[in-house]
Amino acid sequence: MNVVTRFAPSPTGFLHIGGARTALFNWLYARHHGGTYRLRVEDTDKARSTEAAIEAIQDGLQWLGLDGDGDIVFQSRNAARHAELALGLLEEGKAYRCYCTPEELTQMREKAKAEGRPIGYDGTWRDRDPSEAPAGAPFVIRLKMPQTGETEITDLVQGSVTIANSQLDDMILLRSDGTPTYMLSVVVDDHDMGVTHVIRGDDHLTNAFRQYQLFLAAGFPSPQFAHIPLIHGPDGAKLSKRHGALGVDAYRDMGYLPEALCNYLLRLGWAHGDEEIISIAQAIEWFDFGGVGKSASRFDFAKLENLNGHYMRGADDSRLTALVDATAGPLDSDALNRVTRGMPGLKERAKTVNDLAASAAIYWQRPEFPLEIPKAAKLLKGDGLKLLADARDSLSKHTDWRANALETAMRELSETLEVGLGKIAQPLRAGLTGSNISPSVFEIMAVLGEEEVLLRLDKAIAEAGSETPET
RNA sequence: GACCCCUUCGUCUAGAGGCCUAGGACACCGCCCUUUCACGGCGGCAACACGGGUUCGAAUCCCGUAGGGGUCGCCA
Repeated sequence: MNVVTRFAPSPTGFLHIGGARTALFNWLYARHHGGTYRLRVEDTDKARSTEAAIEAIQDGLQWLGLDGDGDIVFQSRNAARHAELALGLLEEGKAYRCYCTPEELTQMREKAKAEGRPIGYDGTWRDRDPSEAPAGAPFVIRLKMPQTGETEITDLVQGSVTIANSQLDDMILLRSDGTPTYMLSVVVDDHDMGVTHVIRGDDHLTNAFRQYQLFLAAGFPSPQFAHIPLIHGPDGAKLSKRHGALGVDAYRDMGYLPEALCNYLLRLGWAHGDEEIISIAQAIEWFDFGGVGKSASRFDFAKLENLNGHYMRGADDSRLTALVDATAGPLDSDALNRVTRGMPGLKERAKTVNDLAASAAIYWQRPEFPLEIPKAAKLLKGDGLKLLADARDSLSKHTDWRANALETAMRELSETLEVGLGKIAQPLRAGLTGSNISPSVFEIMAVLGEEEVLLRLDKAIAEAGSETPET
């Protein structure tokens, strides 16, 4: 069977993290089976759909690398076809006109709730003659749901799920203005697009029963369903803006790499034995619904960050330099050059692109004295400052500015002065970078070059030394 | 409230009746490596929600309880 999946967001906002995971699973399943994955924009609610949202969703998917096959389907463009099907059902007696007003419906719900009955349409107009309706009154078209028996869905994730048909009310297919509802549009489009697997959040599970009945009524074969558990916030409650229900663009802005986010999202709710680091190629090979759990999972930034650090370390230096440039730049070619050369030492220590950009600043920004970081400032007092001056003298006579040679020279100096290497390296770090934390000082010196190093050290000795030492 | 679903370390999870003295990863805590910080290595802490069954044997099967989640629109 040729597998066809689809990701069907409604364009009412950004692509949030749960949507991204749904898209990922759809994409992976299709790729795994050599099938087709398509993007369908569910824009039947014209009032809430926006162009900006459509763009944001596409941008997010593109950033994640979840490319769709074929053109994007805009659901609103198929409205005529949807309506036609509903009318056909009406013709066949599988659907009927309902003249209830919104007010009557509200009353009906309240009454049902008060009596502890299922809250839903009670079928008032199901068997009533349309001639009883007030002349010219607006009506909706409802589907005649089976009233007895039960509906069973064999869900690829949830297993067999059954509901009594008495729980299913006669849902609206066509609104009183003649436009199709979501339930109708989804079913018709899934059929028309040849969708074989409907993969979505399990908040749609109860919809699946209704949609299944509509597939039956329309004479369409039902696709397979796979309802994946939702993502919760760190506190176990539904993901909200406070937690991580941010657009994927927000994750990009926080400095996460798309491959790290994909890997994280994949592992959140899905497992393949003990595998943690999973490339896209491996994910395509391994993905199946057997590995998807049934319970909701909490979003954990700490793990995402760890994974991101892993992918940062393995990322291409020039790619990371470009990201630094985009984040903290624009940088001149000199700075870009230094950042690229210093990247191996830089990326080893960064968890996010933003971390990276901040730490890379040592290559285009000279420290300002007095230093703001207390620990760093302390390194440039008393003995530290004296040793820094010694190091500066030694360095000024040094000729080989490769990292290894510089390290050897400083080790020799430390032996001569009978102090530990750290006693010299730490003040150097502070004088050169303004911080007590950085990549190897020898690497930094090699990248900066003699002229810049001596300049920074002179500045440090002059300016840090002029401070009034505190006790 | 009704219906449906879920429940293994703090978190993500492995586990399909004996392989479980419950494994891995993140986080946390030690130690090692080390010029700092990371990385890496080694070690530690830490879980089968509870109660009944079934079985020679249950984290795994069944029932119940509790807790959590989802859905109940002329939204999608």
